[in-house]
Formats: sequence, C-alpha cells, structure tokens
Amino acid sequence: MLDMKYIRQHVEEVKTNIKSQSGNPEEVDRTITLDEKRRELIVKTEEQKQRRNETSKQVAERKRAKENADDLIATTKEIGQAMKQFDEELRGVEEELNHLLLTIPNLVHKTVPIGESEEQNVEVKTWGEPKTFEFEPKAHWDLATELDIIDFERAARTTGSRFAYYKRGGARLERALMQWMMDLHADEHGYIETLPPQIVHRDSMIGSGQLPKFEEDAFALEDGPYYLIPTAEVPVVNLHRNEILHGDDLDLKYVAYSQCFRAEAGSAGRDTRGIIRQHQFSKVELIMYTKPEDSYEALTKLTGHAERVLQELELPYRVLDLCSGDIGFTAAKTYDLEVWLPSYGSYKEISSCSNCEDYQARRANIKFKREPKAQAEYVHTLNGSGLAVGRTIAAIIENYQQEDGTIRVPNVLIPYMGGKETI
RNA sequence: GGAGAAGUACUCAAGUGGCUGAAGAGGCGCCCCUGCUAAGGGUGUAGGUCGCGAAAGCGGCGCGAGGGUUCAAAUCCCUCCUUCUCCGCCA
Repeated sequence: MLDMKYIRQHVEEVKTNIKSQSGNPEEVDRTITLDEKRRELIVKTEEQKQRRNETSKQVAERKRAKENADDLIATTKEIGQAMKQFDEELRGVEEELNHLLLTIPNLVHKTVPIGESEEQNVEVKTWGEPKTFEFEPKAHWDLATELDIIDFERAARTTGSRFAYYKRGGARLERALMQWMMDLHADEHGYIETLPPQIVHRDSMIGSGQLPKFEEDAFALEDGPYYLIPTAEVPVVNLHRNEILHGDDLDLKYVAYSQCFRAEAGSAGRDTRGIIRQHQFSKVELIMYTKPEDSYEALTKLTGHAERVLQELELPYRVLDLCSGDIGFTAAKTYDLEVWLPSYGSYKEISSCSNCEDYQARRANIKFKREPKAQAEYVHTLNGSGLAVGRTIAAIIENYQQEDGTIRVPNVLIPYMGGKETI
C-alpha cells in the first residue's frame, strides 16, 4: 500500500498517477479526510490516556502508603469513559482508512508510458524471428490432442473446463521444463531454490496484494481463511513478512516452482482453447528483495533471467514496457515477455516482470537495516515468471512442430527428456 | 484428532495486579590488561511503531495475536495462532 505520509504531502501527484491507471482519484481525497480525522482522534485519546496514566500512578502511590484513594479512582473512572469513546471512534476510522489504502494501487514509476490499455504498451525489444512454416501449422490444442499428450476432454469430465491432463511426452515435457528452469535459475543465476506452501492464509494474500480487491480471482478454501495460491509470488513474498532483514543479505533472490490456481472470473470467453488460460498451471517464479536504490537495476537483471529461458529454448519473443493503464495493481514498473504463438498469429504473454518497490513490503511489513543500529527501511520486492510452464509448452508445441505431426524437443531439454529428440 | 507444557527484548531468561520499558546472563559498543588465538577486568547500550513539535524533546501503544475484567494487567478471564512432549492416525 501507499505511504499515508507520502499521500498527505503529494496529494495532486498521487491523484494524477492514480488517474493515469484509470483509478478513482476521489479515493485519494477520502484517505486525506480519514487521515485528518484519525490524527485528530489520536490526539484526543492520547490526552485522556496520559491523564489516566498519571492519576493511576498517584493511586498506586497512595495505596502503597496505605492511604485512601477513592477520589482519584473516581476521576480515573471518568477519564476511562471519555477515552473509550474516542478509542472506538478511532478504531472505526482506522478500519475504513486501512481498507481504502489496501484497495488503492501502487503508483507507477515516472518512466512508465501513459496509456489507457494494452494498445499503448511500448515494445522495447524483439528477439528472434516469428517462425514460418512450409506446411500448415497446427494449433497446440489440436496437435497435442492428436498426439495424446494433453487431454482436455477427460479433464473436463473429471473436473470441468479449463483443466487438462498432461500425458506421455506432454507430462514429461512439463517435468523437464520445470527441472531445467529451476536448475538454470538456481545454479546459474544464483537464486535460492524454494518449494513454498501452495495454500496460504488470507493475510498473506493481503500482504502481496491479491486481496482484498480481487477476491473473485482466487480459489478460497471452505475450511478456514485459506486460499490456493494464484502464483508462488504470494508465499515467497510473504516468506519474510513481519521481518527486519540484514542489509548485507540483500539482494535476496528466490526461485520457486508451484502450481498456480486462478478462478479467471473475468476471462469468460477468452483463450478458451488450449492451455493458455487454465484454472491450474505450473510456473517457475523469480522473487527478489532489494534495497530501494538497487531495485531498478535488479528489474533489468530479473527480466534478463526470464529472457534467458526463452533464448535457450530458441523461442521468438518480444519485450513490452507496460503502460499505466495495463500495469498490475502492485507494480510500479512492469516488463512483459511475450512469446510468438503461431496459432494466435501474434505474441502472447509468457512472463511478467515487475518492480513493486515498497508497495508489497509496506503491506507485508518487510524491512531491512543497513547497519545493526540503523533505522529500519522498507525493502523493494520484485517478481517475474521464469517462466509460466503451461504457456511455454504451448509455445514449444507450436513452434517446434514438424510436418509429420511430431514435435522436436528443444536442444537444452533433450537431456531432461531422457535423451528423446522428438515427441 | 486427543492430553499436557510453553510463548517476555538480537539470544537465553526472571517476573501472579500498582515503584516493570520490564531483574539477570549472553551478545554487541568503547576502554584497560594480556597479547599470534583464547581468557580476564571496567564501562556503556537495549526493539518497533504511532501522534504532537521547526527542532531539542514530549507523549501513546507494546511482554505470541485479538478481545475482556479492573481506577490500574506481562501478571486475572475468554478466543485464536505457534512450538515442544506423549498418544492416535498417516504420505
């Protein structure tokens, strides 16, 4: 969430920024009103508390001296009444303010292009040439079904739409990709390998920014305040919730593999075929904790690490600098990686690399100290897919298909496929 | 899941209603002695957060979390969380 002090001191700037994201600037005004009310009430209740504490101390002194203190006790009782009233009022105001702050998005960085929708995203780079074929290429859902490496029909029967069974070479490819990506990031890029919980407490969902605003996107469990994670970003960002890290330990880099569960409530009718948009998919996620002054350099590195995956797989892609209207709720700056998908005849998002600056750190209360005695400061958090495995499989199937209906295995994966060169 | 015990500052740990922001120890800072290391003596320090204030500073909250009782709670009551031990179950 945003820093209330910052909002207070930069109201117009904050409103303009929120407006550039199609947010409601009136909510900013509302926080100002609530914040003023809050501080007013704090002064009032603290006055009462101070008085109470002082009289209470006098009562204690008299009691120790075995003197009567009934008059003082009576006064304290009265003070207590007034205190309670202000306290309750304060609690109400703080609750509203807090909830409001949790639903206001991060401010976008000054380098973010201003725009209303994905149309205004800026292409900053392309890598490789969109693949051309000497035959009519098939969409991954057709080819995968023909090869019986992904089974949509039976998954629909078992569970419902937007689920799939991976089978044979498909299942093996998924496992190979996961293994290879994890090795690449852990061994070569220096990330700490983690296997996080895939069910998290509601508080963690709030900490990393999914809740309370996007309740309809998440799968909630019936037994208690638990959710299936929509991305490993949630458990890994919350790994250090309520902690003060040592400055020497930054940058802290984690890589995690997990299943991701998304309700896709707002996506009815979009990407209905294939494995592009599923309720369950696996993803290798990169998370970094950095000092504030290092986070943009870290974003470049992290994006590079995700790009490396596509390069090694020799999949054509492009990099987009997301505009203010398309950027995510928690991000200050985002680069999307889009892979070439022949069936779409266009590029499709396969990774999203974001610098959230201190937005998540403030929600999740993650700080660091430069020196043992120094003032604790919020860390910056970054996350990026490295990559979404399901979409990578779709890209491999489509880009590596051959005229005879088989799929060539990308060179880097052959050792992970038990030496097999085609599927 | 059942029974019991426990959660106090960076760590260990004392503390059953008022003089406890909280004894003591370790650690850490500085000084002395010694001097390749180690040990010893002295002394100092105690987190975070919110509010008021130009600042110095003052004040509120804080003893796992949240409620409650009381003039007053680390201390009493309730709920929850976590850890440990035993039993049960189990991949």
